Parts: sequence; structure tokens; C-alpha cells
Amino acid sequence: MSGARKKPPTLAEIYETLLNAYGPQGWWPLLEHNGTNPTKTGSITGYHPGQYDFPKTERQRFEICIGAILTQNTAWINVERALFVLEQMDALTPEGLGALRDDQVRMAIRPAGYFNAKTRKLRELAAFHTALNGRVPDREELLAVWGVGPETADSIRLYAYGQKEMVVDAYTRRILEHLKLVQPNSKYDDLKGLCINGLPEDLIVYQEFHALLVEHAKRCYARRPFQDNLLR
DNA sequence: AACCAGGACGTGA
DNA sequence: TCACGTCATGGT
Repeated sequence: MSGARKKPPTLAEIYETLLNAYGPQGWWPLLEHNGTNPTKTGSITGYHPGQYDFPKTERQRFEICIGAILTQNTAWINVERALFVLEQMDALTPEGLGALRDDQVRMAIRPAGYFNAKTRKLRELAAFHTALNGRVPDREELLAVWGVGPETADSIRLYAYGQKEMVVDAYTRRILEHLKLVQPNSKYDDLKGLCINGLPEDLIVYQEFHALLVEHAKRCYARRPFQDNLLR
């Protein structure tokens, strides 16, 4: 029937549908699984689908933390470029990063935009990471770091430290609003709570759910008017 | 050629 | 609390 509109799917149904459509994503993307200087948009070469034992090293853990900062309001392809340069400069560790001058960091992360602010954010993050001394940070202390907001804190917790922390981002909001599962202007914690309540409390589910929403949004929510033939 | 991209912070009501 | 301006490069 034309014009007929199904009831909005539940979060569990969204997860099932997206997983079935796109398969496991394998986040967080890592340079190790990328290899070359990234030039193409939509590159998913950094993913490691089906493998959930990442990060395998402290270096990878810190790379994820840096990526979480650099990707703030920024396309991932440009973050990859910045990460690639940092790697070439051996700056994907707190020590390596600390050995660079501000102007060197600015140049390295230039493709990721906001290079002045993000240089400071990386400094703050590196200091925090070092002070942690291997301990898993809780959410509150991450939020206390300058430059780390709710999404960045949750991303670091979920993907760098393997904690069951639900991540909400602009894509999550856009999709859930479009499906009328939340009102416009909902707060971060409201969206987060909705996702938590609608999904099994499972690390892999949390990691895949967010990654799947990003993949789906890149395909169907890139430009308005949004046309989501998969979920509605 | 606007518009958008896996936000967060500072400011003034 | 909250709306708004700011930060900046690169793709479409």
C-alpha cells in the first residue's frame, strides 16, 4: 500500500537488520590493517571484522585514543591521513608525541582539521594516558580531560579499553530521530539510555552496534532528504 | 558552491 | 541550563 508506514523498528531489530545487511564491522579501525597512505574516501581497510581481541598492544590502544580525538566532527578519511603521518613520525605513543614540537604536531594532523585545538587535546590526552599508568580510566575522569566530551570518552572506553560503554554520535541521533524513536533535541544521555535499554548488555554488541550505525548512516543518511529503505 | 564530516569548548543570557 | 559562535581541512 503506497504511503503505508511500518511501525519504527526496535533497537534490537535495528541491530539484527544492520548486522544481517552489512556483516560484522570490526571496529575500531587501525593503521595496521590499512597499510598504505589513505587516499580514497569510504576506506574501510582499517577494520578487522570478526576479530574482537583488539587493541593487542598499548600502541594500538593509544592510536585509538588519538583517533577518537582527531575524528571529532571530522571525516575519518582525513583522520587516517593524520594518523598515517603521526605513525611515520613515530608519534603514536605518548613519548613519541611528546618529542614533537607543537608546530610539528600541527603539521602532522593538519588534514584532520582544527589543528590548533586538536594539538592541545592530544597533549592533554597523552599526559592523562601516561598518568593512568596502565589503569582502565572510568568515564568521569575521561570527561575531566580537556578536549574529551561524552562521545570521545565513550569511544575510548568501548574501543580502546573494551568496556561495555554505549557510544552515541551524530549518526546515532540522526537515524533514531529519522525513525522517530527519539524526539529532536534529545540529550546525549537520553539517547544513550535508550540504546542501552534496547540491546543486550554485551561488549561485542556495543562495539558492532555503533559501527553498524555509522556504516548505515554513511550509506543512507549522507544527504537529505534521508531515504532509509532498510530500516523503514 | 554550499554543505557536511564518527564534537567539544567558551560565552552570554 | 541552553542556544550559539568558533575551530579548519577536504570531499561531494
